[in-house]
Amino acid sequence: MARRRGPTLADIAQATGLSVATVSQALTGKEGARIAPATVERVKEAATELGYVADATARSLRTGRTRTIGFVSDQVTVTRFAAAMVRGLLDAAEQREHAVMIAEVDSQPERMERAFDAMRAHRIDGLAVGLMADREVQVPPRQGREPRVIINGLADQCHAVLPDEQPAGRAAVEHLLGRGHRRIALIGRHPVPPAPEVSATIGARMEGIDAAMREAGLEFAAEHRGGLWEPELGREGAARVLEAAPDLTAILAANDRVAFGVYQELQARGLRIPEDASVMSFDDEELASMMRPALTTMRLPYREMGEVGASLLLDALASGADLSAGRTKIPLELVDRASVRTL
Amino acid sequence: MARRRGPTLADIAQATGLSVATVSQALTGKEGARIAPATVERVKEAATELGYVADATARSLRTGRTRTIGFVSDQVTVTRFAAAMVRGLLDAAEQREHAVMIAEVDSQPERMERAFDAMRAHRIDGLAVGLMADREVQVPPRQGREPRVIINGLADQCHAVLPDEQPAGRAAVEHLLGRGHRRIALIGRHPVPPAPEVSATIGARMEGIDAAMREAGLEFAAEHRGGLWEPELGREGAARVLEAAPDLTAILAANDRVAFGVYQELQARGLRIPEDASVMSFDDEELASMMRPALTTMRLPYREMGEVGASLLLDALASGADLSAGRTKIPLELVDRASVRTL
DNA sequence: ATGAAAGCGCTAACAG
DNA sequence: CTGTTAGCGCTTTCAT
Repeated sequence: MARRRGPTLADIAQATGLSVATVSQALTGKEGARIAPATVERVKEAATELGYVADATARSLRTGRTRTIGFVSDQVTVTRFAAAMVRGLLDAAEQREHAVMIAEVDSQPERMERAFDAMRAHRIDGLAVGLMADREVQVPPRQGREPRVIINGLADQCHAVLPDEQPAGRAAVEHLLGRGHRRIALIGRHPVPPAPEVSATIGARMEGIDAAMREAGLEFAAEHRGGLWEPELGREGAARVLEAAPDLTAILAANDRVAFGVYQELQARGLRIPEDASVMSFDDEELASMMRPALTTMRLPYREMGEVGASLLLDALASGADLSAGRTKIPLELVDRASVRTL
Repeated sequence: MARRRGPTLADIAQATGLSVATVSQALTGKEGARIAPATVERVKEAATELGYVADATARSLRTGRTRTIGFVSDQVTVTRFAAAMVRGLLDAAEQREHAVMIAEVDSQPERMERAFDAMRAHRIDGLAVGLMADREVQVPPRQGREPRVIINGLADQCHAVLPDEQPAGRAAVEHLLGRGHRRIALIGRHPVPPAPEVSATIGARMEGIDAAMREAGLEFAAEHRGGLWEPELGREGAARVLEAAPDLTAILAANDRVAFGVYQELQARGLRIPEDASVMSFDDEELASMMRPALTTMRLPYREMGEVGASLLLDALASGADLSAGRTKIPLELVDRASVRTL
């Protein structure tokens, strides 16, 4: 059964006439080490000659570290953002010579349990949990002492990496204000504030939005509420707010998909963007750059969150420090395209 | 340094008063095995009691198999499809109790080399290479005897899993024909047929399209060529074909993004879809369902390709058979939505 | 039906 | 500067 194995330290030892221990030292020992430079040279030559690649399983068994981090995510598929998060994670991990093992879970807690067990079995050094909606979730209790982060979510015993929504909400409104808009409509406020198991940070986005409006002494010219942020909400919302406030100059949408629906409705009515109404939103998914005019939006930093999450893990691993159960917030940046007009 | 380790077989042996060998057998032995059922029971209890999870690194070192497959992909980020492919892969792998390790490469061959070395170091049992454009690529030569597949691409020594483009091209045209369309425009044929390093299968799609037209005794009412399949091409193309063939009834676009551009141009001209012109395309990215009217398109089976790729690997692993360097083609299916009118 | 012993490939003490 | 030895946690003969 046993697969044909590759060359081992013993092979190199044989080839060079040295001992395995020496070969090991030569290959992995620190720079100012105790092995003669000439020997090191000879060993390295033999190694590349033979196509030697150290067996990570053996090394891990011996050292107790796998140089592998785990990533378990809910619904990798459903989302347009998972790829960016994974990318950030991989960049950070590869740069520090760690491998990444992934698993996916859905809402079934049992599947989550299995994924965590698999990670535990493979003795990963650290674990990142990635969520596609910034919810609060339950994760299986930590058994070893591997550091954990949760990206775009909240969980016990996990340091959280989150989008910094409050300033983003504020920035969006301020952008509109800065361009001279005063009669603004809002589409997509949740009918009732979402529970933390549904969304942990959307409340903050709305707070920022409201604070900026309040400080400017303004109220929304019209509002259409709704929690399902898809184009349909934008179409319906646009129709409603236009009816309620025909003189509005800008529409702030909950996210790009809603904004897309707003575009559809406005264009169906023969209204021009941004001449007749400006539109702005949140997310910056790929769609935003394809819309016409291209959509001005606050970019959700998925890639950065992945990168920061992995870095946090790797730093904790390197320093041996405990990854405190704090929070790290990543700012959203304004992507200023063509859907907001200066009045 | 060594991390605090979890419970081992020895701990269970101690707790039950049995030997490690017996415990190992009890936990992993085949059903009709040689261990007394009562003993098995006792061991399992102790194991869950202690929270035992077998150390995969130790097991791998011993057995020579890691029960892990690797996935290296180019540009996980860039693409809207990577997530689906990964999802398919994970589903197949998890179902058969294998873990998945991922790495990403870009165009630099050196990074590819590094990724493959990392996979080799971790002694993965099989390797899937995923591409985002169905190109032909060079991969580092195989060193061990691990099976390899390439998904959505072509490479030496790799079994290829590809979308079956020829019948898909045919099916698209036939759908239009079946709905009574005769004056059809095509947007997005490459100005010159793409080299295999650029696209290995797009040629086949065009062949299918042309064959179906030919068999119906038809020629395209107008054509606009272009290789960069983004909305801009659709906008420009729509303008051109409308000019060249004002009486066209349908437009076949190279992909959904191009179709999106076509929508934009038609709607800007006050034309209605599908009343004034039907539109159909290829891919079925998420965008297609958000467009209005929802877009009829041929779905590229990324998820299935991931799943099939992993299954091929896992089957080869289980049977010990060599994964022949053949090809497996996965059909595209018609997603019939609302953008094609019956004449 | 169970146990003793060997060994997968590597690193880390400790000698020399 | 290099070699010897032990052992990480597991599976696998081979005995009993």
